Amino acid sequence: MVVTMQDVARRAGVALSTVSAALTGTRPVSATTRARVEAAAAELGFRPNALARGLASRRSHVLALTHPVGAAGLSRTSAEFVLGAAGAAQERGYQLVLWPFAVEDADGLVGVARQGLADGVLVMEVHAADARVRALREAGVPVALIGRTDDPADAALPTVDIDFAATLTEAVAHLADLGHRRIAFVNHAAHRTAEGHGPTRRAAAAYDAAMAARGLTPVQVAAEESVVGGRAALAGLLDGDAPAPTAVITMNEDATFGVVAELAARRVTVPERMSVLAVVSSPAVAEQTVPPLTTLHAPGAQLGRAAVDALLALLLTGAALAPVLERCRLVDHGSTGPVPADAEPGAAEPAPVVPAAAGAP
Amino acid sequence: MVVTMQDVARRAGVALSTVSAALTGTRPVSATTRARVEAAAAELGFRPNALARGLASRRSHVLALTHPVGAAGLSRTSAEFVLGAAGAAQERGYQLVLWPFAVEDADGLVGVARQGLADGVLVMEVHAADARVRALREAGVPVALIGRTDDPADAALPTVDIDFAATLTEAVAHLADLGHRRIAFVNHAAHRTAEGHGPTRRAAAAYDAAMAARGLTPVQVAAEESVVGGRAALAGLLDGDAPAPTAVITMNEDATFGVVAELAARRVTVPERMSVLAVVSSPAVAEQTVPPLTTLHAPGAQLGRAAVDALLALLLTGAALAPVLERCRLVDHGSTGPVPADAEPGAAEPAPVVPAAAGAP
DNA sequence: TTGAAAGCGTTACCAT
DNA sequence: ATGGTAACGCTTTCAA
Repeated sequence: MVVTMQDVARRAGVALSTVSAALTGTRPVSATTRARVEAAAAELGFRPNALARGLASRRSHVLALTHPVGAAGLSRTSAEFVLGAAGAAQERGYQLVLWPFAVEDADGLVGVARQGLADGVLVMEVHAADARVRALREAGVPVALIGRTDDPADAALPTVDIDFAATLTEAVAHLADLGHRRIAFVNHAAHRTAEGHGPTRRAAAAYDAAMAARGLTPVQVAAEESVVGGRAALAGLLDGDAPAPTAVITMNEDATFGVVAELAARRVTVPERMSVLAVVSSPAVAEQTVPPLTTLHAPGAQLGRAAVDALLALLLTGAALAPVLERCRLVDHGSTGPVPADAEPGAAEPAPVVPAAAGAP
Repeated sequence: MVVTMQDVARRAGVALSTVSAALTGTRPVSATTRARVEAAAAELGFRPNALARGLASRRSHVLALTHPVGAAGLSRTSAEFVLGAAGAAQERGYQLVLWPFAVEDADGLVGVARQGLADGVLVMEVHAADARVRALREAGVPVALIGRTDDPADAALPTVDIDFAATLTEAVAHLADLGHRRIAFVNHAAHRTAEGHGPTRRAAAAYDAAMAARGLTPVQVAAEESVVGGRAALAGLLDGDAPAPTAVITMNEDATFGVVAELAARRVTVPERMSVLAVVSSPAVAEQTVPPLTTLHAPGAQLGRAAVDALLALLLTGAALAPVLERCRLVDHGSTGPVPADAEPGAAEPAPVVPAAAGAP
């Protein structure tokens, strides 16, 4: 039925252990026997059994990827991450299993992890206080994180993440260079910040810092993750007491569509009357709007590959690599432009420098 | 280091084989010993080793999901499918591994399949002539298909798919009930049909049949999978010699955005002057446009679950279930409306019935 | 350089 | 109902 190593050994006229050595190279084998073994293996169509190999060697060559499960589904960027990780694993001779678990279900996660199917775990969407990371670490399961926790005990774990500081700095710089001074930021929903959602918090701080560094006043609004949320957020910016912004940076992918819709409804033309810059977004999303949006594309696939490499490095060397930060790439689709000539000049006065965390109480 | 079944046996004062029996229920065990075993296992925090279990029982409790790899990435609907499958597998005590392979790389696929890590394979985006399916079948690997092939030899394999006939019939009915008679269909790119892409071909046939059944003339255009492709397709419909349609059904998710954009650019209001109905789409996509689109939502997650169940049924009973067809669900977001009163009356004449495949040469 | 044999941690069968 | 013991298909000593 199934061709085993023993079958190959018989065919090649050598011992089973010699076949193993010849095929894996774990010990020197003469060129002639190696050739005989390889020929026999090829003739029989031998494929080593992954389970047996894993059981004997104590490495399954399987990596797990756990991602929060919820109604939201997978964003395009997350999907790119998963595909990138699967591809990288494949190329390295590993397989990737999906472990959908709620962020709170650390027990369930450790439960499957301790079954020994996976050599290590990639944790997506890491939170500031993340029960999963703590539980895996305490269970001695090798992990690599996408994102960071606040726990110093997790600081030694390998990490990959989007470089939010560089991304938001570039976003603000791009708009400021066009003359904008009132640059608003539409972030994720407020409850995300409360939950310790890493990207939300790091982007908030990075935006505030980037604005402060230029003497600009940060104006940050939290938007529900929906078109309605985006419309409401933009309406709040335009109808508030403060002077309206001339440019908006959006990080909330779903709300971005709402922002564009609300601008269209109000006949505020993009980019003539309002510049829009979507950060940590994806090509597929940026091109879906009318007009298409200038974007700082999230490096989803690269992050997935980097995460796999970080985990494999830990597995093979026992030591964690230095944290990897991938920056977003600016792709100009024409939704940003010079500040309108009639923008209220008062806003050009340098605002007082505010602390970096001011926008995210 | 790792707690084994032998450890539990010692602790409970029984034989190893009794522990196995008590925990898996493969043979009768007295209530008292079962309790003792369970207590011992709980105290030691025993978790059976997945690799050893799989090797001994010859079932790994791992299912594989192979999906075409390419630049396109994962559509929202595909992502929902993957998540649905992963969730269903989880609930059934299985794990899901991702196998990214090109449709042409049947050898690579069979290669990993023969490593024995997975008990069976789910094949996504099945083509009419699909080398992967044929190769897996010939290798004796249990599979379940998402979609269908043209090969009669594959007819006995378990299958799940979108019910394109019901979906397009409902789409045409919905619009016809609103009084539309010139209903166009924007399908996927022409090369998809040539490649034997199942959804493209089945939807084409279903649309033609649904139109023919009502005595309407099918007008089908292939659009490149992009915003530009969608704009071009709509422009072709409006600028052609034939009378312009009063309603458009779109199945090409990327092109849909182009259709909407082109309508906006031409100041053709939706739904007053043109009804738009996106079929086999997703909630996330439908709400991203302005206005949001009335949609026949693709049952991604349900299909994923159904596919897992179909594969497990094959694995457990040895026989394939009957094909499962999941239909799309109409969600009215207001982008369809009554046919304009001034729509050219000549078009209301019943057109000659055309054969079902006429629109997809 | 090669062969023989002892695990790896389970399941499954055969006694008892 | 329970205990002992071969597999399962491979890696990894340890001898030769």
